[in-house]
Amino acid sequence: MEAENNYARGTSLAAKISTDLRRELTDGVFKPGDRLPSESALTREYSVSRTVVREAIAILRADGLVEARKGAGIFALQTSEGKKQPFKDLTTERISSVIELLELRTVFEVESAGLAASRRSAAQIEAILEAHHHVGECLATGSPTRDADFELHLAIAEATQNRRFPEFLQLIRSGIIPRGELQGSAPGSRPKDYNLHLQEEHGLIVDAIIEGNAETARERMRAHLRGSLDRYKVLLRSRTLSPEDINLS
Amino acid sequence: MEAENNYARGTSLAAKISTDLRRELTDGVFKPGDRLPSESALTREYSVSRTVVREAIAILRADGLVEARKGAGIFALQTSEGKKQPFKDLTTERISSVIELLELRTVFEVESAGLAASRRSAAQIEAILEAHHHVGECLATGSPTRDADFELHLAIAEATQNRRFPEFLQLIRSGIIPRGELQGSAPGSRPKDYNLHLQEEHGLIVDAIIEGNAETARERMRAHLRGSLDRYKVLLRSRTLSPEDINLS
DNA sequence: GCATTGAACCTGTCTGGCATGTTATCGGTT
DNA sequence: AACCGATAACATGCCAGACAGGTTCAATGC
Repeated sequence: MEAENNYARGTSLAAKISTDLRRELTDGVFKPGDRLPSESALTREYSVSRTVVREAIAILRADGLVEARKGAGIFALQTSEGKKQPFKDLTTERISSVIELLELRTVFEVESAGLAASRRSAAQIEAILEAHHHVGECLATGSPTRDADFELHLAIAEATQNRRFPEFLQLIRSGIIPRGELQGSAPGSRPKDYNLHLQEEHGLIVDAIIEGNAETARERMRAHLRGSLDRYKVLLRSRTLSPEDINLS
Repeated sequence: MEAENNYARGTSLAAKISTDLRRELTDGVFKPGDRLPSESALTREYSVSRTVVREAIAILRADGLVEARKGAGIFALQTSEGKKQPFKDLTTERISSVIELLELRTVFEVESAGLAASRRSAAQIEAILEAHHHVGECLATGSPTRDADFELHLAIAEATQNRRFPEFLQLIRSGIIPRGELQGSAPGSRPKDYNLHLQEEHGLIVDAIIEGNAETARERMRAHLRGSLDRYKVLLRSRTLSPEDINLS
């Protein structure tokens, strides 16, 4: 019965409270500049000790969501809720590790798609189509798409004719998907319409690459990965995060 | 020296300790599965209370870097790869494909400039200006600009607020400039008008970043690095060159 | 009207304590 | 000698109280 240890299910009170507050922050309950309830108020509200409250606040501070001013209180900062611009509003202190990696990857994949569109060979188009098809099969059979998805992205990187691009993608993958096990941990977590989106977005990218339209390929890849980022942020908000939940499709 | 005042905003002890430990984790001091010092050990090591230590650990847990098991200790997770490791082989590999690396760096630096333009803090603008000024000094005294130039690019990468960017830049640098010897090999090889161009291009990029114009910053960085690529290609044609001739300015 | 002051509140940090889970050692038993 | 269970030592999770500062704001005194 020790399949899942105590760490697993959002056990710690601090994690729960920080997630709670994080959601309130991103939902706009606390707008930038607002003062949050004081530590003692939170202590009463959640019926926990001040230790727990302080740990929760420490997490939010590290994420740049709030700012603590000695003597004054805890204040909400700008949240990353500006969905209009790519990564705007992340001017906060630091970005979560995974988001940082994802952002780095986005930079490369966007350009990767563009280069692929201008340089791809016939054989590489073939490989891309096959990988795309394979993702579709996985979706149809309900099996995990993560590996197939990565193969597609890899095929695109290879079509840049620059060996560094697929190399880079493979290297960064290990940083993004840290623990390979546990991947089936959240069985019902990925709704069907998400999968539809996935395949549709992939298709648009693939089309642009085949047509040789670099600018369009870049745009679509950017949109695609921005979707990843948003999905990840939702996960972040909904509960204590576990990096293995991330399928950067 | 120590530009490592990283997240100096919330200069709390917990923040300091968590960044300390974070660096040790990503530097591989603690490898995945390793047990970190116990809370009481950290209490002694840093001469702080357990409250502070617990807040620091809470941050690392929320980032998925460590896992705390009640009764057992705190353990490093496997999230730390994908950081320094990835480009290890790039350095060891042959430099035959300098152009490929340069291209990889280009897409990265272009986006880096754009992100820096939208996110830079006042202090980071200061650092960028100082580095820019330093390059100018090197040009004036005739000393090599390579290091100063790199510092400028690094300052820009740091202004992205994404720690992966400066990390990546440093890694790829070592891949491009593997051995430091022979660096003074061609003293007169860099014509004056090239240097003028260099400083002028830099200035344009810096201005765009300061103004917060991301699109312009991207364009100018792209033009700047394309110049690098062209210069390199000229070198390639004219003679066999050694990697240290490359100043990716 | 205006500056001063002081009480009330806030966060930052420290100390000590209890509950509970894990680990390794030490006995005794087989 | 090998095995096994009790147990002490140590770990984290959480709690309670305290004190040192910084901030806020309203009452006070001019």
